Amino acid sequence: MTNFDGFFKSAFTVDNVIFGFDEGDLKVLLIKRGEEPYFGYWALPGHFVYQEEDLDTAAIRVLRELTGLNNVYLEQVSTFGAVHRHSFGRVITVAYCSLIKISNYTIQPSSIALQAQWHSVSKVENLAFDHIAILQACFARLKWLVRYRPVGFELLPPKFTLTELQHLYEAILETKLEKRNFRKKILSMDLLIDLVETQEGVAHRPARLYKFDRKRYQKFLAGGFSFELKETRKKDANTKKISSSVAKINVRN
Amino acid sequence: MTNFDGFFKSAFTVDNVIFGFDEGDLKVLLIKRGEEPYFGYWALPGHFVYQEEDLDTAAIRVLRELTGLNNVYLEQVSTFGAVHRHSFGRVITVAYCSLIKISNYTIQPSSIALQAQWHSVSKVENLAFDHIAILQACFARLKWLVRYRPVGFELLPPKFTLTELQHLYEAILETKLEKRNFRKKILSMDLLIDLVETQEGVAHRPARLYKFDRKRYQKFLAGGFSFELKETRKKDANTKKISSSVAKINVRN
DNA sequence: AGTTGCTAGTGTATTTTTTACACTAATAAA
DNA sequence: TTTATTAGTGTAAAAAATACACTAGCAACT
Repeated sequence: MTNFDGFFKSAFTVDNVIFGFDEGDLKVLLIKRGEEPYFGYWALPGHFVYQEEDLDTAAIRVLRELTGLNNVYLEQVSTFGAVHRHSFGRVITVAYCSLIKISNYTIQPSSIALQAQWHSVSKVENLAFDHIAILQACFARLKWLVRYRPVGFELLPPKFTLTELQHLYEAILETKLEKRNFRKKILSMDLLIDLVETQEGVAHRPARLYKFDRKRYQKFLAGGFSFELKETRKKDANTKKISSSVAKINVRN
Repeated sequence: MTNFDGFFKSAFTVDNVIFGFDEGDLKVLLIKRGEEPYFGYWALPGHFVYQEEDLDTAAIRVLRELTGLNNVYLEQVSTFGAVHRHSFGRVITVAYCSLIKISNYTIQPSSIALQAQWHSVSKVENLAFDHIAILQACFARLKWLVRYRPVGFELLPPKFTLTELQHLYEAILETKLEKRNFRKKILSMDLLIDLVETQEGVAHRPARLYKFDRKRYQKFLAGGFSFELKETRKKDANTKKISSSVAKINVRN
């Protein structure tokens, strides 16, 4: 009955907030725009989504073209569609957040990546389009993620020390954490494998190295969450309680 | 340089998952489609977004046209854009979740709302398009919300009993909760105002009625969250600890 | 060879929160 | 007056969070 053709005049893009961690600092990978609009501005890596391409696929493509990385943490965060956010017409963008190990990252030849550069999240300003808002949304998501999912590991090299992990958390959460309690909490999750090895070439007691236990992580995810007001679970139940790890937030007013 | 016209051929819509609570059951408001595609199918209320309309505005419009309600809880959840999800062409949809008090809801005359109907979330099946997936995503979001934000109140009448609130939580979380602990937790949040009134016309001890304290809720939101591994906070600090309420998750594997 | 500086890593008392369960209270209907 | 039913409370025990002081191991300097 009605003709809907008038609606088929929009474009959509994906923008990717790629986080990395280096030198105790949380970084985001930005590219320098070589075309209008916002020529010369720093921007989030992103691209139009092709007609025959799924959203996630487009996000993966952008990430791969830029970093050469394939199997990394990637998650849709939110969609931005203010009417005049793009001067070419109506363009809505779907924001993705990804976490990569900077050590794995190598600039891909012959691509926009030539203009890519890591920036400290805390110092970023003046991005193209509404990319600052997108970055903020993804940063907020990362803060949430790190509290409730063991994703910190995605940002660290395969072998890391507990202190490095703590510094990562501190950088993301923008706060100081108490060493003893941080370690107790993290280790109680049983998601780290003690590599027995230690650091080398440091002018102090060398720290033990750990790696992330992906198998246990899978179980962790499969187990799901349960509300603080736990379902009444009788003790008698033959619940093989293998281990339990707890994440928790406090809300003050 | 490049011509981007080829990308401006898509349309986008908003779809609204409107939750309500009635008779101890979590409901979702669906409409019966009166046009192709999926003629006769139940679907989420949604609509194309106009060229000069923001996403949130469109979601609010859909909600108002259908229910007549204006100031209700509404939040973007996620975006679905599989290539062939719509037969008219490339249509991506932004999913919104909203919470309303069913008692406030009245069918709006002369609109698609004539075909609108509440369905138990647990019994919904066979929706148009990918609406089942959208519903699931919003239901998952609601489960999260109810744990970490005091939004349950949005679904209850202005005056409610603690038992009603508990039943709401149980319906959303699909679990049983322990009465004593539920009450302690909820009341410790200091977000309820004891109306002193009690129920009438029940064949048992009448329950006390409460209402939600919106002012405190604002403070609650402003206060923000803090990670379980709390920032080291010396006791000496002149922190006026007004009150603290805690939400928490447990993760098992 | 011993001392210093530095970061790694641990022990533990105290407080707070969670959990489980049994109890008392108030109303209408029988 | 009794009964059925739901409202609402007290509290012991276990678990978790918090705070802080301690010990351990390495290199570099004297």
